[in-house]
Amino acid sequence: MGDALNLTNQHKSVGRPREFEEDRVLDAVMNTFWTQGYEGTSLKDLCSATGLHKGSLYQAFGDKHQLFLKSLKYYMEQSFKEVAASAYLHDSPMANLRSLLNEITTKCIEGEGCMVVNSLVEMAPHDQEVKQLIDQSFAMKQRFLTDLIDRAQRDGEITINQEPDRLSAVLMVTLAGLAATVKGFSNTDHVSFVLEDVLSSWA
Amino acid sequence: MGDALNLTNQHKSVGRPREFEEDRVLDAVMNTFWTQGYEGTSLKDLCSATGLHKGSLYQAFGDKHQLFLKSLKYYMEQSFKEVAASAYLHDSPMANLRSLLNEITTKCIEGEGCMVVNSLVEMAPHDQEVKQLIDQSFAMKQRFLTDLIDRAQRDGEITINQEPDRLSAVLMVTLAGLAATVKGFSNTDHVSFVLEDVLSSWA
DNA sequence: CATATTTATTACCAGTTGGTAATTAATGAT
DNA sequence: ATCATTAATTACCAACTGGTAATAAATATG
Repeated sequence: MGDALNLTNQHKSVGRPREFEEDRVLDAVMNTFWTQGYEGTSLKDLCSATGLHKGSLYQAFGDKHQLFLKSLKYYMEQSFKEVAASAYLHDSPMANLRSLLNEITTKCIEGEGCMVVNSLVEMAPHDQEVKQLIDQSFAMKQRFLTDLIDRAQRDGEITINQEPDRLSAVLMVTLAGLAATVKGFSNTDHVSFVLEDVLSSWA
Repeated sequence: MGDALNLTNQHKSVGRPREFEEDRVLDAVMNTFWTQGYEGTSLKDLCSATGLHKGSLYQAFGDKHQLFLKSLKYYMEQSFKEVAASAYLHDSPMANLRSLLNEITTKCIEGEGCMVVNSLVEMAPHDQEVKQLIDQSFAMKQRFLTDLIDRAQRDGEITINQEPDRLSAVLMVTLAGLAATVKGFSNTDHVSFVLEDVLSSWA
């Protein structure tokens, strides 16, 4: 205690050092929960996905539920980072909105869905902690969209006469629908245009 | 064998008669899977929901997976019946479309989601039978919407220049999104207007 | 080297899981 | 009354569940 120098936890602490990188494990856990759901994933699944024994998982991350919460947080951070950048590529807010939605759509189709939407459907109704986490994520993303829409309206690129936060709500719902729908189609040509169409209907 | 008269299976067959109505059991099973998901529901849950012993469930409906498929089919039939009627109340196709979407939205909020969307998210990626069932349901519902949209366009109530089946795809995705989103909100005022807004943006 | 500390591994646990077999009860047919 | 048939009930099963405790290995400190 008292070693204020070591801010990067590069195993300067006493005791046997960790043999795994926390983020790599969290990534494997995330992918397992993402594709199989919470109830559909057993500790054995998580062990074979991470290469760790369950004892190690418990010591490092807590029980199954805590581990899930951490992997969900991890997903929300990562996916937001991956996607937010495409909202700053152009000068026009509308172009930024368009490329953002395109990026999300692409990622959603490639990744065969969205872990937040999965968790929302499976867990939110009976898991307060998950619900709260998702609520935060939704609120933040919607503010992000509302802001873009508001600016696009001021610039006259969106002419429809509707409040920005109502329009962003439409986008949020449509995005959730995309994440769900994608899971049922082999051919995704039937849904890839949906966000573009919604946007262009705001002319 | 050979008693072609008994078409209503009112236990005219030999052997001990059933003590339960198949539809009442299927209804209880449906509600349990609906609220808890497939993996989240155990046979014990189904037994306490139906009042039957698992032996009886197996004999009458097959194993857990078959039972799920039957309850999902039951849900799709029932929910479609409940809702389709509101598409024939008015003369104008647009008014019919509007009241249909309103009805679906209301039912979706009241029922806290949609079993088809739940199953789509949880099971479709790794369960071919469920996927196929949902595919059928989606195709049928979309044809239903496409038809209404097509007529509303011919009547000039929808002026947006877009193919009917593309517009109906937008509605389908938005409806799926509604079913998912509803599960995360205590106050549903934030989403209840979404379908109306999409529709009214088609002028 | 000895010790304290942390991690990794193994062994273990009670409860639950989906599924089956055996038994008992209720009916129609002969 | 007996029998075949179907259903309800009970008992049973191996496999797996999430979770814990005991032990062994690896490091820093002294």
